[in-house]
Amino acid sequence: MNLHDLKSVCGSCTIRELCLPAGLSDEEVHLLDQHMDHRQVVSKGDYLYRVGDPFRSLFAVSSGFFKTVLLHEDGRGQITGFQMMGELLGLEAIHSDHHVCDAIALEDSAVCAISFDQFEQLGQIMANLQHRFNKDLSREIVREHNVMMLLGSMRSEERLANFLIDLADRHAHRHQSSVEMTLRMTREDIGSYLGLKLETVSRLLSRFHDEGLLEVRGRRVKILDRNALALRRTETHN
Amino acid sequence: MNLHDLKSVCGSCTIRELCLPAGLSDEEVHLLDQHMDHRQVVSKGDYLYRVGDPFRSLFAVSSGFFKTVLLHEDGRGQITGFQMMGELLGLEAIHSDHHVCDAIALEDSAVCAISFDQFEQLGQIMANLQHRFNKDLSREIVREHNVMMLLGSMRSEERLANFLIDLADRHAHRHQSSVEMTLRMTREDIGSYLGLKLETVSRLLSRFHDEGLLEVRGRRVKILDRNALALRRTETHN
DNA sequence: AGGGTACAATGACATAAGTCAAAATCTGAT
DNA sequence: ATCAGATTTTGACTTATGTCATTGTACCCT
Repeated sequence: MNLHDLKSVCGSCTIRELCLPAGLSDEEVHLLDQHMDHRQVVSKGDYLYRVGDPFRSLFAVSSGFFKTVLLHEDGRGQITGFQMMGELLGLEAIHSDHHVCDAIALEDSAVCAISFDQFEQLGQIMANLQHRFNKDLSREIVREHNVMMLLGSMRSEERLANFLIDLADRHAHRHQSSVEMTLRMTREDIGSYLGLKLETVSRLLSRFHDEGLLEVRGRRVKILDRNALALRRTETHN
Repeated sequence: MNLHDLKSVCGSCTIRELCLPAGLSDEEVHLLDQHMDHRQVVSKGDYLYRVGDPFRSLFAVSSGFFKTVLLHEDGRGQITGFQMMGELLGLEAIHSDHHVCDAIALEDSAVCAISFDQFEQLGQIMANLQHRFNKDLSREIVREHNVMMLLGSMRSEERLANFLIDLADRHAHRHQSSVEMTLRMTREDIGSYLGLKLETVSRLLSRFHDEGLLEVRGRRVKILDRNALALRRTETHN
């Protein structure tokens, strides 16, 4: 039995309610299972897909952590998101039938692949699934709106505070500690996502640490004063 | 007969191929027409919808020009996009059944409203339409990725050059001049979208003007040297 | 266990873009 | 046509963040 090519089974999946099948009935999930593709392991540092790869499947993160990177011709890169358990990868590729960014595992991970052709067919006979999927696409648009707000209108401290609170909330939603977290990405990755340089991120973390909002030891972060941190997300935080 | 409440008819619409029905057969468009809601006029400065409004319809811009603005609690606002003829408004609202940004007409405009409930039903019986819509949602995600790149990794000059070229291309795609354009938005709007202050936008326009890339007279812009302008979009433009 | 490579922290300094202010221009209403 | 308010331009100055350089730390591989 090969871990790299295991059939996905949403029906018995522990994160079913965090993922694509959330809200579907047992029968519907069973139907979805019959159309699921394989399960796939991706080691830390490996690419799940790259710019230009033909688009065949959507991926649901089953375990682990990913980043998606948009590459600019002149070598610059922009991290457009970090994906954890239950989140979908590949939505950007539907438009052109090709992936337009790289997806890279930041720790040993596993994904469930969903053939998009089959998924669309299934959507035709399962209004619920299609509706959920429309919502997932819309949610991604909303998330990106919020990142635009962050990048376009916030100062560095606000950006980092938002980032940390968002990360904590996503952990909480997965029943993981939203107080102690280990960051899966480098300071440079955080900087890229937030439109800052790694030195700035490092300085801000030190500042939050010195001010007693966080305890930072390398990639281990402990949120000591969530309220105070949350206030730093906005201009008017006196 | 009231312009404010005219039945939409995609079948005879001049921008049919720029809009939602692009690529559909005549029969399919006919079916779509039967499910279209009303046509609606929006005067310059008016809101098509506001944050918190319940989501009932998607809107296709039939004529005119809109901006969408995301409001932050502390009063700051971020423009998340400018929409012209054939583009869809309201995609962000599917997720929560409520609009999460304001849509404001920047000139006298008209939109076609599409009841989303009916649209989803139609998608169930018309795979082509559903497929196109998935692509439209994905395209919006890609567009926002590119804005994130712009806001997160580019310098002010590059941002403005990108903005102008993008605008020109969208005009060209609509068979409008991509050389002479009149900007529908203020310098402040441009600045908000690009994460810059209006003074910076003004200075950059003056600079491009002085360098002979553009002719700028208020909101009339003429692109004199498209190639040179296109080069300014990237770091390595010596 | 040790040694090498990647990552992170910190200081000194540079600079792109922001801020504040004044003048110029445009626009729309009467 | 005229005026008032909105928008744009431009200048002088400030500042947040970037850049460069150094040292410190952690992690991975044999």
